[in-house]
Amino acid sequence: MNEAFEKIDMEKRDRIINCAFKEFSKYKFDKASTNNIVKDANISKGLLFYYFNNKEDLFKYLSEFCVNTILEEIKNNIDWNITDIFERVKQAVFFKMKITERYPYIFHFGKLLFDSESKDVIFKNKDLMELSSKIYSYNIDFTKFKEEVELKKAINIIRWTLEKYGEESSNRFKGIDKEIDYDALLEEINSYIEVLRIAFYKGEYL
Amino acid sequence: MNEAFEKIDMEKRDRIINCAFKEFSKYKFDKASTNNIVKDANISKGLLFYYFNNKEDLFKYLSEFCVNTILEEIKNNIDWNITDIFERVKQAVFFKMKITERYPYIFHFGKLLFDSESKDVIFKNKDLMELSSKIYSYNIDFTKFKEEVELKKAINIIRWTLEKYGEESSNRFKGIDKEIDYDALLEEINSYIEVLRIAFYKGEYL
DNA sequence: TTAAGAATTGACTAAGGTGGTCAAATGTAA
DNA sequence: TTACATTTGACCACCTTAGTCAATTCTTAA
Repeated sequence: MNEAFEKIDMEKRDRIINCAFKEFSKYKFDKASTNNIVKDANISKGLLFYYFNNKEDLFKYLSEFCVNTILEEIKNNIDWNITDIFERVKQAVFFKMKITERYPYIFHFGKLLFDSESKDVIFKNKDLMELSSKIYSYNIDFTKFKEEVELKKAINIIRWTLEKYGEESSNRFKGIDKEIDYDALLEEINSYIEVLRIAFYKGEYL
Repeated sequence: MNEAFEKIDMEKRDRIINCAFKEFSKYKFDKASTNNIVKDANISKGLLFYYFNNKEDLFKYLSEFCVNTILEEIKNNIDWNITDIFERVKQAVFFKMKITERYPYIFHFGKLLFDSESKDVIFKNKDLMELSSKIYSYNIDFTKFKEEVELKKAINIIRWTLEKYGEESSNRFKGIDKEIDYDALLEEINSYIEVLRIAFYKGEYL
């Protein structure tokens, strides 16, 4: 990556990053088209290859950018003293949403990294997996859970619910360019979290 | 579609269908390659276009095949007299698994249809959506649910849990050609269902 | 054994898309 | 005016694509 790319104005830089995220998450590496990216981002072909040596260089930059952006925003802003898992995930969801507002396709791209089979990508992605596991375990008070339910399974269900809610909302807004009401989404997610709380916590913690 | 295709031996027919399901669900319509399909299915280019007029014809055949196969297997085999939602979904999962054994990528392809924006595809897919909604509502006794939880949300969580479990297992086995132990999977799914039962049912129904 | 027809092959094509280059043009700042 | 950084888009060699078709092999029945 040419360091010139880091110096251009933010709007343009984000636009390029977002278009690239979009194209790669839609078509994976091989079938993603740099032609589409430059058309979508409204820059010339030459400029993209002035910023990045080649397609792979661009992809690697995006990979690092994706992981670092998510890691920094979440790791540094979450209150790790919170011991209630539902308050914890509420926070995580909130920060994810903030990231999504600025980089709408960053988590799609992250999922691509996640599912990828390429060795060097997997390595980078270990950090994201660690973060995810830390969110659901670090400093969490598990004694609040009903004893009859298997903890690991309950936690998976919580994680899956949030992931699927995210995916389905994201699908719902696909194609429509009406801007997304993130506050309303957040409120609905929180109400799902309340359902999960009732589902999994002992009576005295409700 | 050339009717000759319906007459060839089942093994070959299923092989072609499965390779096509795989390619299309991986790359969507535009970027899917008929060259890859014939290579993977071990047939000649000419033969594929002897069976199907063109790529679109193949895709449409697959769409109908996908919808019909799922509909027939599930609609006709589920015991619609069952009123317990968890017994209902256990059955649905079982039949889905039976379909997956024979057509490993059929639900990936179905998801592609689901997420597609093309009008004529959406039409066909209405049937699948209706089935899904019927599974989770027809003849179901909702009085067993805790009154504090919002029914619609609880049902979404159940559905999402099963879907995500499916996706994650399917990812786990991707690349590995060791044959899948469907009985073990089914057992684990059932244990997730038991967790959900504890989570959402009133005490007297456990 | 033969003949007719069905099934199957794979080399071939024209069209279009690919990642990447580069000389020229433009912008910027001193 | 100069020097340098940015930006453009026409251009290229290469590759893949969907689809064709004459030739071959297989099947069946007389």
